[in-house]
Amino acid sequence: MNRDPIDHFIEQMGFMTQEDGLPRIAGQILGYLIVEGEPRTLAEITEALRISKGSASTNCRQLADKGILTRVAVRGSRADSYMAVTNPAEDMLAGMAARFRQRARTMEDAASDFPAAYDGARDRVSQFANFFRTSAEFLDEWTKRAQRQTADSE
Amino acid sequence: MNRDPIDHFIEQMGFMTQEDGLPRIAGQILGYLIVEGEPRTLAEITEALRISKGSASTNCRQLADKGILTRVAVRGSRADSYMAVTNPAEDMLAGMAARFRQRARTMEDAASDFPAAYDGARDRVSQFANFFRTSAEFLDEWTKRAQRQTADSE
DNA sequence: CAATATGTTCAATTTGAATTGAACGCTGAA
DNA sequence: TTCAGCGTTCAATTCAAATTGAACATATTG
Repeated sequence: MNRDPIDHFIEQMGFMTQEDGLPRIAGQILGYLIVEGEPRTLAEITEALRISKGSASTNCRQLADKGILTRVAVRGSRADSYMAVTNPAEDMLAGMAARFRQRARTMEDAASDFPAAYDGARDRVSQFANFFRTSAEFLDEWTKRAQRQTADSE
Repeated sequence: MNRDPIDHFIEQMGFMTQEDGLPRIAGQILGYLIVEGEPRTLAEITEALRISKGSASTNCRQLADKGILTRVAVRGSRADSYMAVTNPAEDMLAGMAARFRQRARTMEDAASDFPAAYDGARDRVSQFANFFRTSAEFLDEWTKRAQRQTADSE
C-alpha cells in the first residue's frame, strides 16, 4: 500500500503538521490542495482523502483562519471551495511568530508575580522570554523579506 | 489552587512544550530548573513536580539530548543532577532549524517521485520545500548571532 | 557480603485530542 | 412550500501519546 507518490506526499504532509501540533488531517488537506493547485470543494476533499465531512469542514476552516488556505467561490457552484495560498509556508511562519510573541508575554506576566525572594528566577525567566520576543521579530522580518521575493518573481 | 506564581509559571511552561509537540512534563521540568537556577537531582524534580521517577528520568534525558538541559555531577552526591543551560531557547531554535531542513528534504524526495503528468504539482511542492530550506539557513544564522550576543554580555 | 540508593526500562493505564457520524440549519430551486 | 444540496456542530468513539509504577540493573556504603 501507499506506493503512489502523490499519496505518499500527502501522508508526509500530515505527519509534518502533526509535529507542529496541528491535526494530521490538516496537513493532508494542505498537501492535497498544493498538488491540485486549483480550488476544490469540501466534497472533493472528503472524497479524495476518505475523511468525514465534519473533519473536512472543521480543518479547512481552521487552515483558512490561519491564512494557509483561502476560500474561493467557484462560478456556477454553490459549494464552498478552498485552495492553498501561493506560499503557505510564509503564513505558517507568521503564525509561529505570533505564538512566540504570545509566549513571551505569558512568561513575563508569570514572572512579574514572583515574590521578591525570587529575584534571580525572575531575571532568568525574563531572559528566556526575551529570546522568544526577539525571535518573533526576527521571524516577522524574515517572512516579510520572503514575501517581497515572492512578489518580485511574479 | 495554583495561586502560587511559581507553580503557575511551571504550569505555563508545560503548556508551551505541549504546543511544540513535547510532553507537558518536559516543559514543567524546564520551568522548574529555570526557576531554581542550580542543579537539581531527579529525586528533587520528582518530588517538586509530583511526577513519577520514570517520567523524570525519561524526560530529563530527552531534554538533555536536545541540549536544553545539561547533566552535572554534584560533588558529594552520587545522584545525577540536571540544570537548564544558560539560554535554552537557542537550542530550541537550533532544533527547529534541523527539523525544517529535514522537512525540506522529505518533501523534495516525495516530489521527485511524482509522475510526469504532475509537473505543476512538483513545482509547487519544490517551492514549498525550498522555503523551509532557506528558512532553516536563516534560523541557523540567527541562532549564531544570538549566541554571539549572549557571549558578549558575559 | 547485605542493604541501600540510585537510574532505567517497559507493559499497563490514563489522558487528551482527533475523528467520525448523525442531527441540524440554512439556502436556493422547483 | 417542499425538497435537495450543502456546511456546521457536537456528543460519542477511536486513537495515539504521556504517564505511571513495578521490576530490574548497577553502583555505593558499611
